[in-house]
Amino acid sequence: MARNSTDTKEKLLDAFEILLDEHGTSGATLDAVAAKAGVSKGGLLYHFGSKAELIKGSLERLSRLVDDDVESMKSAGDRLHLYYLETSAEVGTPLDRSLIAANCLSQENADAKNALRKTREAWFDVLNDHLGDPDMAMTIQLIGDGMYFNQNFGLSQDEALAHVKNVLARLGL
Amino acid sequence: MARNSTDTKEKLLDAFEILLDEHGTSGATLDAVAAKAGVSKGGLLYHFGSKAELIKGSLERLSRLVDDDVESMKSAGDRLHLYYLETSAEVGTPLDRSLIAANCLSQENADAKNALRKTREAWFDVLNDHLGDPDMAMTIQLIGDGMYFNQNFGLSQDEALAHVKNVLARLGL
DNA sequence: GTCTATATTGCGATAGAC
DNA sequence: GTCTATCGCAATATAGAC
Repeated sequence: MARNSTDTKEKLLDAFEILLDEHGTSGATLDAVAAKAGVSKGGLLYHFGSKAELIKGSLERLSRLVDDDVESMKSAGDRLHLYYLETSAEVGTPLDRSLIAANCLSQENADAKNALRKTREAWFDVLNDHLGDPDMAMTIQLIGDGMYFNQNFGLSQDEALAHVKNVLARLGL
Repeated sequence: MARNSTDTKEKLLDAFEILLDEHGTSGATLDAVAAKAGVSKGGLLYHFGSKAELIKGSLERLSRLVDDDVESMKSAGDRLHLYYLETSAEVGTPLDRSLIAANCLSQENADAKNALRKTREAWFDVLNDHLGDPDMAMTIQLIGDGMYFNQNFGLSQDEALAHVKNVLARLGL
């Protein structure tokens, strides 16, 4: 049993995002989310009064995770662009899970589309500040998008990352 | 009024894919597909006996469009990799529409996931045969995936393509 | 704060007329 | 080959007990 409201809300958001990732929008019903979080549907609706609020809660948490990630990138120093690509290939982190969930939602939700657009802009700015080269910043971001996109249908990105690093080496990166 | 069964089936697949692209899986109901194609729900279900068959029909058509596209790529000669990236940035073609639809479906449909995986394998093989360089083939494919991914939330890919071409020029491509 | 029960709507699918 | 009418079910949301 959750000790306070915040814990239960986090558990509900976790369940919502996992169900989105694994079964898509149609699998993330209020019944399924409540069951996965270990509460009843009435319990869920006490914390998030409607499905729209659940979506809003997920996108707000994504925004916080992205802010944290941007700070982590800045801490990577010279390896910033490599850190970006390595984390693009990562699976199963809270940020990754939230991003996949937002991508699912973006199919039919304008707020989710906007959240993803803003996320990309934040990452591009950091990459571009670091590299001082919009051509390379855009190219690296697209490669990261590509690796992220491919997770969707279960392709391992370790091999992809190795290929990309060979190409970056030819470019002096 | 359609002159034959084939025309009506194509119109239904068009309507299905347009609704998937514009409103996601939850927007592509049988009622909505039938209405957009200008027939009744009963009329739709005469041609496709269930939603599963409608999905199957869409994925089969995608497979044919991909086969055609692979032939077009091979006809592009030395520019094959550039042709690939330029068409990755394209919006509104029958192939593009079918791909976006399959991506929507892949969220909750294993067949759609497999169709997209097979599509990527076919494109990688063509790129790799042409370039004779798995590192570059994979990198270019990821960039194409990235541009495709970004269409989803309404970003123009013309600028992205220009940046990428500048980087490819540094690599002698 | 969490529960059960229920109202309401909308979807996929069937039946049968034309 | 296309239609209308309808059944059964699942999903969101509400009401009210504990």
